[in-house]
Amino acid sequence: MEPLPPLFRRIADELRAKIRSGELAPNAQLPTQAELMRQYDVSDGVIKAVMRTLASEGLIQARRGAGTFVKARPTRQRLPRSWWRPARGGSPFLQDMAAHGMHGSWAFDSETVQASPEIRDRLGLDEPDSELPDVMRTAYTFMADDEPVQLATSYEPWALTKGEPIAYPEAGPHAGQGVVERMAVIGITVTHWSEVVSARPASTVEAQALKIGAGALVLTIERTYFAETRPVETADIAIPVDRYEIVYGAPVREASGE
Amino acid sequence: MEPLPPLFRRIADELRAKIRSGELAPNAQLPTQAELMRQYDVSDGVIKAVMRTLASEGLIQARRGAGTFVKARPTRQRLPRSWWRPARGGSPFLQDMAAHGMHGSWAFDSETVQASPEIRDRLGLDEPDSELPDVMRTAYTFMADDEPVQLATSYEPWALTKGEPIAYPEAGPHAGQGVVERMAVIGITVTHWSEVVSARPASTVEAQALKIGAGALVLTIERTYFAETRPVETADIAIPVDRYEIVYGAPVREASGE
DNA sequence: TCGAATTTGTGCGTATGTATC
DNA sequence: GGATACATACGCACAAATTCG
Repeated sequence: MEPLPPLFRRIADELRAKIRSGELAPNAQLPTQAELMRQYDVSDGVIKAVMRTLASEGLIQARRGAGTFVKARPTRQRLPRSWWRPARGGSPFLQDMAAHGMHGSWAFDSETVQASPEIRDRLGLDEPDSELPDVMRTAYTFMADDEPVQLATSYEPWALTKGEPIAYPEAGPHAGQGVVERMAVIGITVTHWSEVVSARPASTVEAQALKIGAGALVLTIERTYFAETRPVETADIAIPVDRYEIVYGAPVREASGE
Repeated sequence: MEPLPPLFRRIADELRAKIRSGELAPNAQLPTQAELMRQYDVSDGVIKAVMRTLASEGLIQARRGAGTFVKARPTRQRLPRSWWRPARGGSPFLQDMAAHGMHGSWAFDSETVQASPEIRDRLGLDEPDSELPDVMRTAYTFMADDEPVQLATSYEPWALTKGEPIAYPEAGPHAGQGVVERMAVIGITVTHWSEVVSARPASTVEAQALKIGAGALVLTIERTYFAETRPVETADIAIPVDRYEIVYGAPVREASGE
């Protein structure tokens, strides 16, 4: 015998169905919680649990004092992540934005630090033998039409770039260019990239920086550029999932070169 | 004046810090809710809200009757999604699993249905002029070592495959092969693929099928195979985010064709 | 095997704060 | 200011799963 799902879940299922079917249109106001308590003849705790559930699914949004509303699905922008990358010269990000008729910009902050064990692992660095910094860390906030769309923290081995004109990613003659172009300047040929994609709730600082609600979902990408087998840059990227989705694509090749 | 954050949030922040710092080690049991109520001198509702918050962040997991535990970060399996694909012959999924030393298997269920507007859009189908089915829908559950790892629902235009030996993806001489191989049988050359990646909480049925908690996060992929500009297959894929992460990669090419 | 104790999950009712209209 | 509506918090009862003697 299947036991019935709990009350709040059954009510959430009903409301979810009404939203998906369009009976509750985008931006429409839901019945007030007091009203729902009467309709379903349950206590306020149950209705609040329902609201939490649907809110965590991104279906509704409550505004204190005003009411609860069906969230309009802003047709999510797509951020292409392969295929076009990297075209020659200039920032890959700007190119993506231009291709979508948007205006891109970014802010950043660079400094040399000692890498965390995880970053050390991703860059293939040995254990540090001193307190000296061993990576250049650059934190980016990318904006599309003045709306923050993506956070990124990039790490480059200091041993590679120290003293070079590209040591600071966003300063000097090669500022704002992609990793591939900048590495080429110091004779390193980037041969391939890899991106590990996952998702999680945003941290407090991320939520603030991206102007999304606390705990809203972000897609996370660990991107690493390689020169043959050697990692030359790695980055942690966070993208709010309610406004953007990411697209990968490639040609189908006969058999695989491994 | 900054108003203080609500009680449950401040307590959640404290516990989160203890988990991140390692003071509460992975797999360690948290104090019981009753104990926490005493420690912080708050009501049970507050503690329950704290638990909900941390659980939704994937930091803890409660087991009814047993207690609440710090979730161990299970080094997540990586599902590679390009690079190797498609190698020749056989199921791409099985190849991925074999490459990781795991045993893959799957269950499926095929039937012809009328496509939803969204699927119609993705496959470039015209408005239906009757009630007749126009796509072959196949629902898959993929298992790795007998643990469900991925749900997929695949759609192929019925106009393409009707009457062909590959009409049923999992029946006939070409059962279990990839889309690329099967399409080749009827003279269609798949030239490229595209995957739109996003994330959301699992639906009730998905959670059940994947054996994850209700509302746990899944990565979603809308995959489409193209023969030149024509879509020949599209699929909705769901992968539980706490056990698996996905990896894309490609060689860096000089300039881009496009 | 069974039952008692423990622990989390669900649900009820109430009170108060705070933002919006 | 007053009414409305959601957010937070207190406290209680019972259900369901687990643990352990």
